Parts: sequence; structure tokens; C-alpha cells
Amino acid sequence: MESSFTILAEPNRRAILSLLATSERSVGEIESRLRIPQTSVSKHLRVLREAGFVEARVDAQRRIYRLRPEPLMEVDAWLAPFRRFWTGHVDALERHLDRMEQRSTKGKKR
Amino acid sequence: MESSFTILAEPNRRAILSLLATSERSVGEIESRLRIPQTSVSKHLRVLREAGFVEARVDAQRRIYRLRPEPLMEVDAWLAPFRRFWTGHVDALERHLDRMEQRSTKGKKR
DNA sequence: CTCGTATATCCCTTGACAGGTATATACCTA
DNA sequence: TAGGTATATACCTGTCAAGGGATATACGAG
Repeated sequence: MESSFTILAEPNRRAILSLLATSERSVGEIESRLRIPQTSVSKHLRVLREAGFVEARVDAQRRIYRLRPEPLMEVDAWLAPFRRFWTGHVDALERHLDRMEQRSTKGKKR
Repeated sequence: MESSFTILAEPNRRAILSLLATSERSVGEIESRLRIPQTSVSKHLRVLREAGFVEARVDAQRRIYRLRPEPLMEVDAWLAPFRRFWTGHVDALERHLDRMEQRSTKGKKR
């Protein structure tokens, strides 16, 4: 059973999902907006489709893809037990992101 | 830059985090509770540590690991734009999980 | 100092997966 | 029908990461 987290590990797939959060899109739109080769977009969409993240509607030669929320709800549910660690400490994330920013700018490791 | 999602793709690592959500634990406790070989636990902890998911405190020969919330907050933040798809439709997740259950029980594909 | 315990690291093998290229399929238009 | 557009699939290849086993390091007890 392919975990939803495995699917989300791929950056292009997350980008596709974020794009579809706004509105549904054809494959070509995704291709040009994200600057990913068509063949690659199709392959990622296949993975997303089989995992239930998206579904396609046929419009002549086009396939219009739209989001399906269930797998993301699953992720959200997994996250629930951890929320108590940060509710009420809103700006800890902000500090964390700043630190990450610095690491990838300045950063040489060890 | 290793994405937090990449880290979470590994099931054992998610299990470790879930375990630490309850309380901090030594490596040995994690090993016996999750039934993962010690060498494997240590390697996963290293990954989690370097990605900021956990931190270790030294107690004699033991290392006590505890959760750090920031990377999970990041994930939570990424998820935010999608929440509008399911707030108010609480039981869609339940139906989804049922369907998954059926697939992995009955399931032969195509 | 030696032995047992707790944890980390090294090396090696294996499998999964993403990207690229080429090609197939489907539909539309003329 | 032919040619163009839109999307999917097959095959190949390189990379990367997880798991196993052996070993190193650190600490405590006696």
C-alpha cells in the first residue's frame, strides 16, 4: 500500500497539487505553468491519480484534472496528535524557516 | 535541501515520531517498542535529527530523544491551502479510509 | 583495566523511482 | 482521409536511500 507521504515526497507532485488547489487544469496548463516536460507531468499525474489525490475529466482531447481531498485529509489526520506542540506558539515556525534560509545560503556542512 | 516530506516518506520514521509524540524515549525504548533493529533506529534518528525533527539529550550512555515541532509545522503550513476542501465535510475521510481498507483486502489490480 | 551495555557509524547490496527519449493513442479540423 | 494537437505509455539509465551485518565509540560497574 503506497503511503500518501511517499507520493508527497516528490516536489513536482506537490507543485501540481498546489496548482490544482486554486482551480482545475488541463495537462498542458500544468506543463506550461510549472515548466515541467509533458511526459513527466503525465507520469506524475498518473501516480497522483492512482493514489486518489486527483481525478480527470475528459474534454475532447484534453484531460482536465481536479483535486480530490481525501488523501490530504489522511495526512492532516496523521498530523493531528502533534498539533499540541505548537498551538499557541505561532511564530516558532517563522523562526524555523529563517534558520533554514540561513543554512541554505551560508551553509557548508561539517 | 532535504524536504520534510521526503523524511516523512519512510514509515519507520513516522512511527518513531508518533512514539515521541507521547513522550521522550531512549533509543533502546524505541527499538523494543517498534521492533526495529537498533542499528536501523539509530540511522533513522540521525536523519530525523539532521532534519530538525528530533533532538537528543545525553543521559550517561543513553541518548534520550524528544520531538522538535518545527518541521511538522512546516508540513502543516503547506497543507493549509487545501483545508478549505474538507472543512465542513468531516466524514469524507472516513469513507475514504473504508474504501482503502477494501482495496487492500479484496484487491487485485487491473 | 576489563567487561557489559547503549548507541553510532561503516560498508555493501539491492530495489525503487525520477528523468529522458521515443512512440502510441485519441480526437479534432479541413 | 491526412495532419495537427493533446495526452499517455514503454523502455532505459543513473541515482539515491533503506536494510543488514560488522564494528567502533562511549560510559558505567566492579
